[in-house]
Amino acid sequence: MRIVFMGTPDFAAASLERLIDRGYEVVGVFSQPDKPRGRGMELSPSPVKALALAHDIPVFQPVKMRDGTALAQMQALKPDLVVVVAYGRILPDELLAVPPLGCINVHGSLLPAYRGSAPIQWAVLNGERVTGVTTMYLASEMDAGDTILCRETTIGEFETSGELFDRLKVMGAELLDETLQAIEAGTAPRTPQDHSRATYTTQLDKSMCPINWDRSPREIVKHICGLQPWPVATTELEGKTFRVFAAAYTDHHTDKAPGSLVAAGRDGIEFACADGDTLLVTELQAPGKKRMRAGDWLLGHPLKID
RNA sequence: CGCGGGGUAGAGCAGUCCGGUAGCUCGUCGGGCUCAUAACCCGGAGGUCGUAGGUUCAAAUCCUGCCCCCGCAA
Repeated sequence: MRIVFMGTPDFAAASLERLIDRGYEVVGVFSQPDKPRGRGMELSPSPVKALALAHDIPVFQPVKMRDGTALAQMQALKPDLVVVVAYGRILPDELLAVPPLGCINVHGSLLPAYRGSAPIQWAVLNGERVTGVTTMYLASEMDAGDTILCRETTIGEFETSGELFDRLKVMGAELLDETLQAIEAGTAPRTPQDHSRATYTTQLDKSMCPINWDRSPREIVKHICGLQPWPVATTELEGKTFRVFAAAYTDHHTDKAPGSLVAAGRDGIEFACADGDTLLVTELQAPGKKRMRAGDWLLGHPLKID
């Protein structure tokens, strides 16, 4: 079975790597064009491209999806099946129509929930206790195609999006393998989604970073965890914007207004939240500094508690 | 050459502008006090000030090259 793989970030590379390891016939890889990344803005290839090159698989990086170039490249590869994982582009219908066995996708949620571009982060942000990965056939509408297989997992109370990402990319790769085996065996289920239960996610951006201390401790913890590794929750301290990486629950109560400093010590910095509850910030990052335990930061920066 | 912040004791920082004895908090080691301690008191150890040169009577501090860390940008 000739397979063309389309993907870009680390999450997708995990699936591609599994296909290669399992000996699937990956005849070509599509990935987003190289972009300037990192300090120095050096042009660098995507994780998927780097992996493909390391295995001598032809790589295609069409800039536009609808000018015919991508279609011609895809047709020339004569794929039986196309696997799309976090490619980063909407594929036009004529491209979806190329492979006789269709185009399948690995998505980081239990569809029809969390359709869209940041399902994993939003599952954490919303405080979900269960999420998962789903394989499906691509349809014209985003993440709305018939599902094939899915697998659930519970989200840890303090699990960050990055940590969940790392787990789900492995689960996704395994589920993709199972899905492909089922397709080859002709036993793959095909279940239409209940579109009435669909929910949608938006991309994250820095405007959502500031912590809203009017919320409950758990909501704030989920905010902190959900925004890691990017764009990272923030809060103001001594007039500067600090990034907040970790916090712990307390059994303390306070009369102070949400956002007030309640205490600062070796274990961290305690803030007032909603309903008189407090939250202990245990790990933070000052501007220009590296991430550190809040107690360490306090050693060089005594805080006044009102 | 994309922009900016930073590298000083095990940890977190001050000192650098204006060159002149290496400083603070914590930890650590020893002693004391206490029913008790993440408490308090006394004492000690621990630093080629990222690195290589230069200027100077004298460099953490001024000048130049290089290395590393961080944020913006993605």
